[in-house]
Amino acid sequence: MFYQPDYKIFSNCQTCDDRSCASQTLSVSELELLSKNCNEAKFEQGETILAEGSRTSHIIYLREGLVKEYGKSGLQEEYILQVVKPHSYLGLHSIYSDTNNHYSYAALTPVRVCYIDLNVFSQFIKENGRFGYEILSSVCNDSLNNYHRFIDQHQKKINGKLADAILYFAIVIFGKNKFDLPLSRKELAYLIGTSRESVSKQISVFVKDKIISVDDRNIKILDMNRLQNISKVG
Amino acid sequence: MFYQPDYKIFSNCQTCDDRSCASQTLSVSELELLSKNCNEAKFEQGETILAEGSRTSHIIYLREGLVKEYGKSGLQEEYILQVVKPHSYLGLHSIYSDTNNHYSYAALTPVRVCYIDLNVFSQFIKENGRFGYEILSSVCNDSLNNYHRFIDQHQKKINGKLADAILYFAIVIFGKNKFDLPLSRKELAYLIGTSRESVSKQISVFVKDKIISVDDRNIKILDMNRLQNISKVG
DNA sequence: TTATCTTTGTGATATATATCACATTACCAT
DNA sequence: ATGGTAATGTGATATATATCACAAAGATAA
Repeated sequence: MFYQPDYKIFSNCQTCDDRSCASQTLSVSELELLSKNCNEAKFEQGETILAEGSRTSHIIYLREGLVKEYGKSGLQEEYILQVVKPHSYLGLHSIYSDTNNHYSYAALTPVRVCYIDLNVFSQFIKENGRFGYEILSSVCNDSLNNYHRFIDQHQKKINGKLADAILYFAIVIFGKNKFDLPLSRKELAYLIGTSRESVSKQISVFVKDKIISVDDRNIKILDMNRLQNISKVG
Repeated sequence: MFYQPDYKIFSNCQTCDDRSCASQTLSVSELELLSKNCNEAKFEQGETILAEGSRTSHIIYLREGLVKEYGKSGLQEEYILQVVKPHSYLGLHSIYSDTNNHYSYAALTPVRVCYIDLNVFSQFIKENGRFGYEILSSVCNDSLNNYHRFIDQHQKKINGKLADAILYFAIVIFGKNKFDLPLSRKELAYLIGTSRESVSKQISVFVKDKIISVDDRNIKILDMNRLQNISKVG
């Protein structure tokens, strides 16, 4: 919470290593326009990148780091919709509804993002069908993934939900069997829709059963087969 | 289950009364192309329009009637993702993943649909940015609605969930306080993620409290304020 | 007609999980 | 140091809801 975002005015999207699939459909002149309307910023772990209810004046592209997309409407408990990986746009789904963001975004690790002017972004979609096609594609896939996760969560018990979450981090986010969980136990509970205590207890059970080993937030999968089975049967 | 879909080979999308927002961005020549690649069909209540796992060879446009979008993966219970209103495309989100539909679609009322060739549809998206923009917009809004419903469901108790569902039909689907529920109690349970028995009991409570009156599947809201309050607090 | 199946309501019981309570540890600021 | 706050683990209890069991009503078929 101590560092102010560090803005760079000039960016060069043509030479950017972190370009999105969609931006690869842009012409040279479109990329120039993008560069002129694109500002980079950094956030530290824990910082809020975008708050629910804020104006959708810019599209945010996540170059580096992990972000949680979460809601916290009114009196309700926080709910983490998903953990967003690099090379995705944040909150695309909000730009067509009203003019406000429907979810909040916070950095789970140090993060680099680009702010892209919404008008320029919309112009690309309207005038470059292939760009729109890529954006549409990513929104659709995102939706499908989230729908599946939601339904799974609804139908599984805590052991299944936790197995899912661990597998999600191991396979989708990190691609390794040993990783540092970027969430507190409380946040993990918000992600899988249970209570902190239940998460703690279920982790203890998995450890006792030698399915995983845990050292603080470092998790190692010891028995992938059993974990996947729990996820299926859960 | 007794009527075979009744296919019409010729259609005229230019003069269609049920045209989607997106199709209104199409040029005359594009509309002609659409007409040539568009077949109408009818389904009776209860018939399956599209099954999970089937090939996404066509896009289906819902002209008339109500459809349930549901999943039923493997051993799991059925889960109704949403009730789809007329003038929407069915299963748009599935066309970019693999080549299969991820959810099933069944008619809740008599239904009229149009099958649109997927290649033609994709061509419109890629070549007509405004068409893509409209499609993207509808996918985004759909996603947001579903995300909100999911989170609400996770955090509310049965009374709140049922209140939500009744308000959803009254306000969004029918626009009246008195309507015929197009779902059985069992399906209603699948929609809000509980058991049939719990739905029955909660309905009885609402009736006893004079919040709604019920005659079979006909529902009338007697006390809108209290119902909305239960939905909020639930 | 009778028989079978589906839908629905409702009471009794079982159970998973939330909640409460408390202890421990670590981290930060003064 | 030292006090305060946040994160975590774990046992006891409360509770919402699923599950089971059964009855009644309608629909459908023989």
